[in-house]
Amino acid sequence: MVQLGRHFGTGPASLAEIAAEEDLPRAYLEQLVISLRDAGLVASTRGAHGGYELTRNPAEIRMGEILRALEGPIAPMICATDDPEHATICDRSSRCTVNVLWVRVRDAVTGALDGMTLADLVPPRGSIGGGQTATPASPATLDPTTLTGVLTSS
Amino acid sequence: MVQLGRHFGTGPASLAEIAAEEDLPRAYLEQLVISLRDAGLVASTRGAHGGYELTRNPAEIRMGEILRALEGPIAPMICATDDPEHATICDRSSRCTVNVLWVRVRDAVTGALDGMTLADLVPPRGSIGGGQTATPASPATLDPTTLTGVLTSS
DNA sequence: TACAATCCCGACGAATTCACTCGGGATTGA
DNA sequence: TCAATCCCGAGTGAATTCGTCGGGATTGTA
Repeated sequence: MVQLGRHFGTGPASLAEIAAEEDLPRAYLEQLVISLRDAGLVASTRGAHGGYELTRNPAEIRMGEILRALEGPIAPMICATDDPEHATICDRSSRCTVNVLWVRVRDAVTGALDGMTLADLVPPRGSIGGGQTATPASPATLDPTTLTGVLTSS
Repeated sequence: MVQLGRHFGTGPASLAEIAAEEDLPRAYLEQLVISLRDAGLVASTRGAHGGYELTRNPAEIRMGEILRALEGPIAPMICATDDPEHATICDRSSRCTVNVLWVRVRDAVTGALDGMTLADLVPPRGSIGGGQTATPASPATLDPTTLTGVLTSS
């Protein structure tokens, strides 16, 4: 969660806090965070004043890791999974020529995902205010970083 | 459907045929093919000896077109759709910094999809026989065309 | 003209997944 | 002791996906 990135270095943040900021149900966040913990991305401290913290610097956490922790191996199709462990072959496999396509799609996705880190998504400090509509987003930020930029950088 | 690619130029293929070759229920294929027709990718001829045909050469049909016809606009997330028509903004939009990520993922996917054509997936003539296990797949076909190759070519 | 092959189409149903809730238990600081 | 917090398994409701069903419209052929 991006919110955790924001809190990095300032001690554990409780789910109640995060739930308020993101307005999502606390009970739901619990489930998500458990997966993240099992994946070693966050650490928990129990008891009063406990909460969750990132175990690494946001700049060292690839978005792919987060997604894999939350949703399992990345696979646009059963026959093209990320994780060699869960590699299942669909019964068509021999006749099916479409597999190549899915493999490419998967690689494109993982490339995009692993080419960005949590730090890229954490909003810079100080911009949390009243938030009027459209983000002015300096025009230069988008263009040079499209597609090929992301992928070839990894 | 890849099968239609194989039949290209040899007149219309009936659903019954395709259903047999792919062993999928005919009634189900009907639904799919209707979407493809509405998208102008296949043409139908009714009556006895009717069937479906591609309207273009397989090499000129991008896989993205097919997928969009079958599953609607490509969007890993509501906030990052392919199709400007259906562009909906999620209510978080202002606070949400994750959008960039999804846009990149989407571009990666569409890049991969539009970088391949139906022709790439149609098996070469003559390899329809008894089909023993692994396709020997000439080793040179995969390596030079990975990720960046696909994407930068578009 | 009959008839069979085929496309055309709307409605239905079961299985799965997703986002989320519930309720109670275990730890720990004050 | 008590309140704040994490921990965890089971359950629910809506949406989506894959597939079925039944009947109608067109058209080539005998």
